[in-house]
Amino acid sequence: MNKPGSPSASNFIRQIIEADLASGKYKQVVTRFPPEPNGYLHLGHAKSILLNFGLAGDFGGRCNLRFDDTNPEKEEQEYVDSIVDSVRWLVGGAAREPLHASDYFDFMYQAAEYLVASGDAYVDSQSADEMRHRRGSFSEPGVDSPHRNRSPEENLRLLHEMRDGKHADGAHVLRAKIDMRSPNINMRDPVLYRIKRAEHHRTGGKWCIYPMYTYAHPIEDALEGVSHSLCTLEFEDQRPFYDWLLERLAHGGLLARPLPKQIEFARLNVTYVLLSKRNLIQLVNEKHVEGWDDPRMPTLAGARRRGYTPEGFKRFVDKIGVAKENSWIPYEELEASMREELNERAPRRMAVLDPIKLVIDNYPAGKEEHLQLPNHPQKPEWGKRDAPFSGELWIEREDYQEKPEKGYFRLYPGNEVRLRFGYVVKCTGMKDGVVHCTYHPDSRSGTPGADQYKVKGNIHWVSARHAQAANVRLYERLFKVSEPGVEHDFLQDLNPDSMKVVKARLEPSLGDARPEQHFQFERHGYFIRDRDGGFNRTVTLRDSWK
RNA sequence: UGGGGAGUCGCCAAGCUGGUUAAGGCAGCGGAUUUUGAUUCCGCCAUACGAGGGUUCGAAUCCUUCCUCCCCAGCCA
Repeated sequence: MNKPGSPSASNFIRQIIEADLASGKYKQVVTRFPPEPNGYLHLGHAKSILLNFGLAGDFGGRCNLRFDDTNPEKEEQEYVDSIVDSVRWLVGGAAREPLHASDYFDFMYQAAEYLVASGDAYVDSQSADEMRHRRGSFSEPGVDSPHRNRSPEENLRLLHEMRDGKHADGAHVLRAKIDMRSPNINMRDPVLYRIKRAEHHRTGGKWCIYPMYTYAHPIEDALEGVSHSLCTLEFEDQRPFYDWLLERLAHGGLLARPLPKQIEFARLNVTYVLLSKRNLIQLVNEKHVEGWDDPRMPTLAGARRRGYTPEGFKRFVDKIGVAKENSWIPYEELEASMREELNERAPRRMAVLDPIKLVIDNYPAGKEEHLQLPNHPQKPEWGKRDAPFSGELWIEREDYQEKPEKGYFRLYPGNEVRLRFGYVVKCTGMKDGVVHCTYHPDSRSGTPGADQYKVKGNIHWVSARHAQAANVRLYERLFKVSEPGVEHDFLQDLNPDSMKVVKARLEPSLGDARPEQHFQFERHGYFIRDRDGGFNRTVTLRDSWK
C-alpha cells in the first residue's frame, strides 16, 4: 500500500475513494472499463484497465468490463471478442462476464421519454449544419433552436415516431434542454439520441435510434452501481452534464442513489509509439505486419505475442502513477518494467544466435559430457537441466576477435575465457573460419580446483552435435515513429527491417518449451516461445559494454 | 476569444488543512559482490517547487498579477 509512485501509493483517485468510503457515500467500490468495440486494445489501454481493476480489487469491490456499443456503424463483434481476450489476459480472474451498453437501450429510451415529459428534453428538427451554427462558438453564446419550445406532447409524439422509423436519418434528434448560452459548450443542449438506420452487432435491427455516448454513459454507470467512473481528461467538460442527467433521473425515481461520480485522469502516452487507429489499420490492411497480433504491433494482443507479460504491465503502470498532468513516458520505461519482471521469472538458457564454430583441439575425440546447469544461478531451488558438452561447439561470432579492441575480454589469440558453467579454454586463433582453442581438463565448473583459473571472460556455447536449430525472431519496434505524437508519414518512419529471423542454435532442453514460456537467452535477452515453435525476443538485457 | 484542466530534478510523481535539511521510482554517475560486461547491493544525484509581487516569525503549500501547455464548438466515444 505504500509503494512509491504507484496506484498503490497515494494518488488523488485513491484518496477520493478512501474519503468516499469513510464518509459512507459509497459502501462498495465499483469501477468499470468501458471500451467501444471499434478496434483492438493497445498499450494505452493498459493503464486504464489496470487502474480500474486494480482499484476495485484493492478496495474489495468489482470492476465491470462494459462495451460502450452505442454507435453500430463503427462496432463489430470481432473487436468485442478480441477486447475480452486482452482484458482477461491482463487481469485474469478479475474479469467477469462482459456487459453491454446495448442491453440498457430499453431503459435509456424510457428515460428519454421521462425527460421529454418532465420538460428536460425536446426533439429538434434542425439540420446538423443549422444546429452547429446556432450552437455558437467559444466566444459567442448559442441561440435557441426554433423547435426548443415544442410541447411535451408533441415531443413525445415525435420521439415515438423517431423510434418507430417514421423519419429519415438525420431528420430529428432528441436534445437535452439546458442552456444554449452556457459557457460550457457541452451544456448547450447536447444531443441525446440520433436516428441511425444501422445493423447493430447485438441488437440487430431492433433500433433505428441510438443514444449518444454523452447520454448513455452516465446511465450505464448508474445502472451498474458504479461508484467511481474513471475516464480521461478530455471528458472533464462533460462532467456537468453527467451530473445533470443523473440528478434528474434519480429525482424522477428512475435511478437509485448513490449516483456514480466521474473522475478524470491523464491518459497514457508512450514516446515514439504509434497508436492511431487509422494508422494501425493501415499497417494490417497493407500487410506490413502479419495481423493485429503481430509482435511488432502496439496492441495488447501483439504485446502478448511479443512476450510482454501482464505482471510487467502492472509494474509499469505502478511506476508511472496516476495524475492529471499530460505526460509522455519513455518507451524504455515499459521495456525496463518487462525486463524487471522477466528477470525474476525467466529460466536461463544458452543460445547462439549468430553461430561460429569453436573446436577444442585437445578434447578427446568422440567424447561427450553432460553438464548440469542451473536454471537460474540465483535461484538454486529452480533446479538444473542437462546440457551436453563436446569438443565442437557453437559460440557467438562476436565472442571472438582476431585483434581485440580495447576493453575486449572474450576470445582472442592467447586469451583464456570460461565456457559458461564448463571449462576454461585458451584461444589459439582462427583457421578456415573455425576458432580453435585448448581446454584445461581440471577447470570444469563445480569441480575442486576450478577456481584456480581466474578469467574475465565468460561466454555461452552450445554443443554442435546436440544443438537444435530454431527460428528466433528479433524485432525492432515497428511502430516506432520519428517524433512522439507525430503520426503523419508514419510509414516512412517505420523500419523495413523491423523483423529479423535468425536460425539460432539452441541447447537441447529448449525442445520441451511450451508456447508462451519465457526464457532468458543469456546476453541476448528475454524470449518467449511462439505458437509456431520459434522464439520471439521480448526485450534485450541491459548491456553496458556497448 | 468563453469555459474546463495542468505546470515540483532529464522522465514520471508525492507533498499542496503553511513549520526540521522538498518522498519515492526511472534514467544518470561512483563503488562492492558476481562463472550472464546481466542481476543484486551501497553511495551520489532539486537551497529548488512556471515567473513576479504580497501576507507571515516561517510558503512548493495562502492571496495576487502574469506566462506556458492540454481539452471543448460530432446527429464520435
